[in-house]
Amino acid sequence: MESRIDTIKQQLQSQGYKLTPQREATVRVLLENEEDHLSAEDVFMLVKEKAPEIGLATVYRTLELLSELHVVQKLNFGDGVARYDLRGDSSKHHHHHLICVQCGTMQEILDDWLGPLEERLAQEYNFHVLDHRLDFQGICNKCQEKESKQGQ
Amino acid sequence: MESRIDTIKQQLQSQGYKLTPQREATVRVLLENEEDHLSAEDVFMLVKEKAPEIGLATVYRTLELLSELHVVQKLNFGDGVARYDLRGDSSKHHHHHLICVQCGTMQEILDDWLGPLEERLAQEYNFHVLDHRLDFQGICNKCQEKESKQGQ
DNA sequence: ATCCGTGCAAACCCTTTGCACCGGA
DNA sequence: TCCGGTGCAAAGGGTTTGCACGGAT
Repeated sequence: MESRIDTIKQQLQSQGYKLTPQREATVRVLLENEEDHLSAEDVFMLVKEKAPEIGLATVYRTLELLSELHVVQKLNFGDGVARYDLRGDSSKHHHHHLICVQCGTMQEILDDWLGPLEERLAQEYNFHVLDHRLDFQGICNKCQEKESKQGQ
Repeated sequence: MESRIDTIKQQLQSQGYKLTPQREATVRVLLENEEDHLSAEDVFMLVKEKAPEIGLATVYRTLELLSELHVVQKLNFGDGVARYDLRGDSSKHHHHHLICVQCGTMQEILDDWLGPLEERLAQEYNFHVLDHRLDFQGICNKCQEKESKQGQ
């Protein structure tokens, strides 16, 4: 964990940015909640527990900065708020989402199923893929059970 | 085209809604620009040409209504505005997007490459897929050419 | 007379920005 | 003394909502 902070510190410094206490607190929150997809507000509230004097604007600025440096990935599930995901190892950033339209939960699929498609895109469409996003909307496990129980 | 309006009219009426002049004008704009992914503002401006007295709120309400009835699909490319797509035939709604991060253009792929994946999801994750979205971010054909010319 | 649908403007929410201030090089 | 980074509050942009009006049933 400390090593990952160091890595990020170096990424910042290599571009002329500092790992300020506020930025470090923000990064730590992201590291500690790596499984979630936190919104800026989520991050803000969690950071406030450690560093109560921090401002929301700083969190936004930090997330924006980390996003530009590709330390985090900005996600958008269409619910009106941006969410932020640490890009761990390069292998981790290719994942997909199952979004339940009933209960709103979101599950991740860590496999990357799109490698072959990206090749096909390069060949057929001359499109150089930098990133992709694959989200499925549907009804999750639990909501299906609930439905069938309530139904009859 | 008239037949498609009729179909939509029936979809509305079956749920107790009317195809008002404003709604019809909105639907016609969507039909006439089926290839594009119009934002609410886009639709508003185009509808205004035909029905200058219409209000933006009505357009939003109409698009929301059509979205609930699955006449249109609300899309979100992460650029901060919702976009709306007519769901033509069932075959048409499964498509993917190539979004160029340099020039912002968006190209559609009409193939549906995800059929097998959806089956796999149902089996492995017990997730009932209603819809999906697959967007690729990258550099398009033309921007690649520009880059290589400018580069050296 | 009721009620859905509308236009307008205000409210809303998330996000960005202007500005004065601080603290390290 | 710079200058990047910060907190605060205000502004911004897209979207939603409250409200009174109008038109169809």
